[in-house]
Amino acid sequence: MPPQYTAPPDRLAFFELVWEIVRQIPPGRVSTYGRLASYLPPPKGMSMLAYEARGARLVGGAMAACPADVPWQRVINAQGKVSLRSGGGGEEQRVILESEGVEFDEKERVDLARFLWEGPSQD
DNA sequence: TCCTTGACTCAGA
DNA sequence: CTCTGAGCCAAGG
Repeated sequence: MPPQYTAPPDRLAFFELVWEIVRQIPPGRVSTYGRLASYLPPPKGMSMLAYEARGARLVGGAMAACPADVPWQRVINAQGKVSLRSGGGGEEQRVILESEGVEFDEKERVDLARFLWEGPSQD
């Protein structure tokens, strides 16, 4: 179970929802920040319009703070590439995904048509 | 309180 | 295909 937060803001509650979704992504599949955001409802107090614009970044924020049991490596950007983190480390992400069966082309890009996770309802 | 920054995305050149 | 700029909202210094 995720760690307990004594004073969980809505943002943190949203993070937990993101982690829950990410945990459902099977090995060998990837998803994008914006797509994951579309699976979730906007955090309380945020308008749908604002959420569509901010959602992807919120998911990114959730990844930045995700627990160890979350397969954050399966989340990439809408361009099919690994997002550069603040201190690098994208190289490691690519290696992990390759070990799971995800293929990268010469431009270090994933073919989303083949490896994109269909969604939480796919099961 | 103002200013900077951010694991994003889309459209245009 | 790659590079830029704009849009968007919240957190932290």
